[in-house]
Amino acid sequence: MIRLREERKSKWNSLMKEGLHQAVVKVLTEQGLSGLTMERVAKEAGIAKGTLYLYFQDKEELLQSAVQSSMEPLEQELDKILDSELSPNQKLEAIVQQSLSYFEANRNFFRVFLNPEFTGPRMNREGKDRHRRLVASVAQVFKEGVERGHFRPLPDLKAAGVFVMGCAAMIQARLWEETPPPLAEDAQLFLDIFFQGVAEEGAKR
Amino acid sequence: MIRLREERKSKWNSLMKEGLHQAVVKVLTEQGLSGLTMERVAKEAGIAKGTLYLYFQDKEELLQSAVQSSMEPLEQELDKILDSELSPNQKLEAIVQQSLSYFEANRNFFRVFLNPEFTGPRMNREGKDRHRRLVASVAQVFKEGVERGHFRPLPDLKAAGVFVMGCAAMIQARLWEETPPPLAEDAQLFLDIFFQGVAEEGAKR
Amino acid sequence: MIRLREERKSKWNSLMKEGLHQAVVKVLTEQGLSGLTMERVAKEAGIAKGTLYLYFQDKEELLQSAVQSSMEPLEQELDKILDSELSPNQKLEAIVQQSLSYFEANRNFFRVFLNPEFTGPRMNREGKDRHRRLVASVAQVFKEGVERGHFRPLPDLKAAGVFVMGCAAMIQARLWEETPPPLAEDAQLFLDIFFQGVAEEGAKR
Amino acid sequence: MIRLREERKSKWNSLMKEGLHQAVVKVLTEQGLSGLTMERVAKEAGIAKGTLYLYFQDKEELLQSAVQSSMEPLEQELDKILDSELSPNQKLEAIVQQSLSYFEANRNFFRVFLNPEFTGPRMNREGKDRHRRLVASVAQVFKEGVERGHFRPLPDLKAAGVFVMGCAAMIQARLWEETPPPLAEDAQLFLDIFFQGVAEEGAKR
DNA sequence: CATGAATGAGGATTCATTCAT
DNA sequence: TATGAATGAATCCTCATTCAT
Repeated sequence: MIRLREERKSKWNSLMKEGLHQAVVKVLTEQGLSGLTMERVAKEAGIAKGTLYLYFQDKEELLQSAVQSSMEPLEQELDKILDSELSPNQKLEAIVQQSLSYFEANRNFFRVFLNPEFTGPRMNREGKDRHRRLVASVAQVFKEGVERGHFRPLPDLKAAGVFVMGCAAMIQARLWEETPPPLAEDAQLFLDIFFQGVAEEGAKR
Repeated sequence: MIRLREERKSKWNSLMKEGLHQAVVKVLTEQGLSGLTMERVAKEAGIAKGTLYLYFQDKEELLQSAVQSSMEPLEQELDKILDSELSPNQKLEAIVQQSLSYFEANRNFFRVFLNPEFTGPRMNREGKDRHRRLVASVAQVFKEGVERGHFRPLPDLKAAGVFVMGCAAMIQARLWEETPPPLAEDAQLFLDIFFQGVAEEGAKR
Repeated sequence: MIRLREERKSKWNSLMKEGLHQAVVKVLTEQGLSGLTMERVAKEAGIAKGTLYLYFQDKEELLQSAVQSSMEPLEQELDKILDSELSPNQKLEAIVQQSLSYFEANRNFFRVFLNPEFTGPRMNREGKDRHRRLVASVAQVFKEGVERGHFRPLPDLKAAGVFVMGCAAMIQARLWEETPPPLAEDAQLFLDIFFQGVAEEGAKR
Repeated sequence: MIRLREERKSKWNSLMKEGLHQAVVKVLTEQGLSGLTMERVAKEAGIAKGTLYLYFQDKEELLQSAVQSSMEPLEQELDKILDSELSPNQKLEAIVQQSLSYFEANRNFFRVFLNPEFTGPRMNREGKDRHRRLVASVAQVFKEGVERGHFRPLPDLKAAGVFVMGCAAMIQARLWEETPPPLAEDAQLFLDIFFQGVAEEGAKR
């Protein structure tokens, strides 16, 4: 009995939080970070200001939570790819495609979200951690690729860094563009450059 | 007579603005974007709060102006490189080095500055324009390189985009790192990957 | 039948209120007046916030009631003393001892409670009444003492006032002290001074 | 030149603060501690809310300052008495009179101010310190009186405590009374009791 | 030109109280 | 009866901007 009620409560709580995350994203998207006020989030969510504080300790936690929940799906996708049986090349390919398409789907939000000083030091740490984790994972993939003879023996962490950064840069560029080209195209181009380089065969040193 | 006075006035005005820009950068660097108040800028510059409004319409304009003036030296350097007699390869090399070292020298400031929603829509437009101009310039270099047989015939704007973005990503990564490796190393690594790709010779498709 | 149910209901009601009073005292003691929230009282009592409103109209009434109920035991003790067959001196002695020990036992609570503006005008009236009643009672004792030749013929209400106030002051002093001396000692000292005065025999005018 | 301006500024500042203290006292008197809001103080003083923060860091400092400034005149009077050439008896007499008349003149304010948990721990410490200092001073007077043979050899700190407390109690009683008797009368009565005690000559043990 | 005191809109947060379940 | 989620008025404090000197 009690068990059931607890469960329902918890479910409701999750739903509520999810709704609030969306409200945050909406406000963030429409008004920017500096336009993100508790008042507006509440109004957007159709609840009272005070109610926000039933679900989140304060503004920071609300923001934290919204961002975290926004990144989760992508992170799970990437984890799935990293744990899969694909070859290193295929993994990197899949990562690029997933990332680009995910960010593409959330253009406006991430335009704001990809902001280093988003919400003070705590957030920064979180953000950095996320980035580091991803780079480390990709480095693993790269190392494997080197061992299998797919990649040149470049420093794996560095190469992974360039990969992740390049990919992020591509995403950011797409966010800046008003009418970006088809996603797959950019993905392919980036992979081509990352794998083959831009230099002409004969011109290679 | 009047002419002279006008001129002196204008010069004084410029000097003043320059000083205020520096004050903005200092405050921004030390206190972050959310710590940037007119009060602090004024105190840092050693003038009164009200005086700021004699030189700038409002906070936004002050910030705009400061950022613009912070980017100028780099942009001039890059223009010099682009207009030089260097080979395309050398130009790209120089661009990477200049950019990295410039941002490196202003780490803390740009950590804040590289913030998309920095100061509302006006800034965004400015930022986008800057980026486009740079990409266009690099595209020119790339096109020349293709014509001279240095680079593979890839779409020049796209390749330039990847180049600029990758470079920017590298910069951002360095901004995130607490103790980044020697600058030249990262520059070289990036160029190597951009030129040669990561794929092993034999593995190339 | 109905009568019985009514009675049981009333008893339950009383018990509940008693528990809530204790919760109020606990919270007040631990968190101070400004830390007294309905939420905390409810949690302390192990009930829901809304339930408080089934027993008390609002926060003020709850507080009133708790304070009133906290003072009752002492007042009954004092009434017993006043109605007893003790001599005036002994009565005063007993009053001092009872008061000191009672407040001593509830140090922390009364540290908060001895606050004139505790809860608005209603409380003040209550408090004043309490004080007046006590002074009047003591005045009776004093008058009796004068009649019996124990005390000098001073204005009884005034002397009673000094007595009560001095006693209250002693209590307050003890509340302020972090490690007050043994209770009996202060009680004795106060009575000594009140009865004999501080002046040296020979120096008396 | 600059010196003069500085001076005038400082003077203005003091005047302003003084005015704000008065506003605090007024609001406190009329609305009680819980009715003391920055908004009301500002309105009472005829300035904007924000202006308060030009003179005081926050609410606590404002309150602190108002209280301190309200106590200062009395404290100076008492210091003067303590440092004078009067005999111990006369000093105590003077203290009682000064205190009673001072508090009498500020009845309403002190009705609120004599509140132990006035504004959190900092205030408490201040309040306690004030009380301790006064008790210590009076103890000195008392000790001197004992040495000169005016007073019985009672523990000086304790006796001083009773004196101060009794006096404070008298004050508080007067604050509670709606139409207190002439001040001098109460002062004399208190001194009489404190010096001679209430016991009848013959009844003394 | 320069000043800096004054302003007041705006934002985060708390908490007594209500009411649907 | 009991609950506790929801409310929103109230409060403290910040800071861009103005304006009298």
